[in-house]
Amino acid sequence: MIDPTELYPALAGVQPGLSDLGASIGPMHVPTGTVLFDENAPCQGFPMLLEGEVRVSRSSGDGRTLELYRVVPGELCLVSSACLFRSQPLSARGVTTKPSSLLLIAPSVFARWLELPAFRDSVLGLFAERMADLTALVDAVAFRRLDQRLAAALLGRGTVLGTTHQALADELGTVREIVTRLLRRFEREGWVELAREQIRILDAAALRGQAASVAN
Amino acid sequence: MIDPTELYPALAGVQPGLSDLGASIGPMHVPTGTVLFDENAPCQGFPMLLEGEVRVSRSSGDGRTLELYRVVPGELCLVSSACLFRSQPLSARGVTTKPSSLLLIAPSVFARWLELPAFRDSVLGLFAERMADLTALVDAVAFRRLDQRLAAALLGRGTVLGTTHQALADELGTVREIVTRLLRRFEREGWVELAREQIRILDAAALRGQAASVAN
DNA sequence: CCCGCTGTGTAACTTGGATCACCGACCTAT
DNA sequence: ATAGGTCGGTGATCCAAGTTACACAGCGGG
Repeated sequence: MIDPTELYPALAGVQPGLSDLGASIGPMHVPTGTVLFDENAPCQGFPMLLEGEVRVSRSSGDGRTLELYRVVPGELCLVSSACLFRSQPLSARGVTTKPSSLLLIAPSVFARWLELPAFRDSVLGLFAERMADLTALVDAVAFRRLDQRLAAALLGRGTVLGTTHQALADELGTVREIVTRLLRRFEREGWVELAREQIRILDAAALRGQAASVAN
Repeated sequence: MIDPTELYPALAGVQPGLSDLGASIGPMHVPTGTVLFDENAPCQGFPMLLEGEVRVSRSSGDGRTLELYRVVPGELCLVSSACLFRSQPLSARGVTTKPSSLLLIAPSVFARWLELPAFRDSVLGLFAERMADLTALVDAVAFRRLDQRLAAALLGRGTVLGTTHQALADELGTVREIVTRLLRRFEREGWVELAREQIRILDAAALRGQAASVAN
C-alpha cells in the first residue's frame, strides 16, 4: 500500500492527520482501461494518483482522439480541478493505462493541505508544468507535420515498443491509415522495423532529425 | 492609479502591507505593442496586469503565429510562472495590445500573498481556467476547420470590428490569404460586409452555425 | 479446421490549407 | 502629385492529410 507522504513528504505534518481524510474517497484500486472521468461529467474531488498511469485525452465528435498528457504517480489530475475551482464542465477524458490506485480528495481536505507551503508549491509547479506541456502541444498540432510528430512520439520509449498503429493515431489525433503510411516510409528509410504490435527503432538519430526538421 | 486591492480584495489584509513590495518592480506603465516577455527569455517575477491587455502567443519558426489567450486586468500572466516555479524556459511571447500598467511581483512577495486563502483560490482558479482555455484551443486546432474557427473568432466582439486580415490570421495561426478568402466567402453568403480594416457582422446566427457545424 | 476478430498494408481519390506571384486600392509624407 | 507603404483580393498550383474501400495475415476459440 502506497502512503501519500512518500510522494508528498510535505503532507507528513498536516493537521488533522492523513488518516482523517474527511469526505475523501479511497484509496481505490482500478484496473487498466477504467474511465475515471469524462467530458462534461461532474466531478467530486481532486484525483491524486498513487500508482499506475492515467491518459488524459480529448476527442472530436467523430472517431478521432488526441492525447493531452499522462498523469503519473504523485500527480494530481488537474483537468478535473477546472471544474472544482470554477465549476466548469470537464473538458477531457481520463482513462487508466495500467492498473492504478488513487485518492479522490474532498475539496475541503484539499484546501487544508494547501495551508502547507511545500504542498502549495508542488501543486502550483504542477500546474505550471501542465501549462507548458499544453502550450507545446498546441504548437505541435498547429505548426508541425505529422511525420515530425510521429517521429517524436516514437522516441524515448526504448528500442522496441509494443503498440498498435491505432494507439499511436489516437495519441497524435489522426487516423490509423496515416500512421501506417508514415511508419512504412520510416521503414523504407531503414529507421524502424515493423511487426505486428511492435516497432523496433533502428536509427534513433534519424528519427530525432525527422522530429526536429523545420518543415520540408 | 489602480490599487491591486481593487482587483484582489483578499490582498487588503496582507502583512507586511502592499506598500512594501520588497524586490518587486512597478507599477510600470507601458505603451501598446510592448514585448513584456518572449520565448526562451528568462523572467524575473510574476506579472500582474492592472490596466490594459496582454496578448500571449506562440510562433512557428517561419512567419506564422497563434494566439494562446489574452490577459486582462486582475490576472497574472501564468505562462511566465512556469519558468518561476520550475525554472523552465519561457514558451510564449507576451505583447500589450493596449497601453497597460502592471506589477512585476518578486517570488518572495508572491509566496507571502499565497498565505491568504482567498488569494490562493483565485490563483488556482485562474490556472484552472487557463488549462481549460488551452484544452479548448488544442481541440480547435486539431479538429476544427479554419472557417469554423474564423467564424467563432468574429463573434462576441460587437457588430463592427476594426481589424486587419493579417491580425486575424495571427490569431488563428494561419496566413492572410486564407483569412481573406474565407471572409470573402462569408461576404458572398451575406453574413458579413467587408471594408478596409473593418468587418461588419450582418448575420451573427449564421456565423454561430458555421462555427458550430460538425465538419462539412 | 474454419470462423471471426484484430491489426496491418495500400491504392485511388478528395480536400483544406499553404505557397507563389501578382495586382490594385488607399494612405500619407515629401 | 507621386512615391512608397500597408492592406485587400485572386488565380494557379502544390501538398499533407483524411477518406473510402478493400485485401490479407495472424491468432484464438468453438
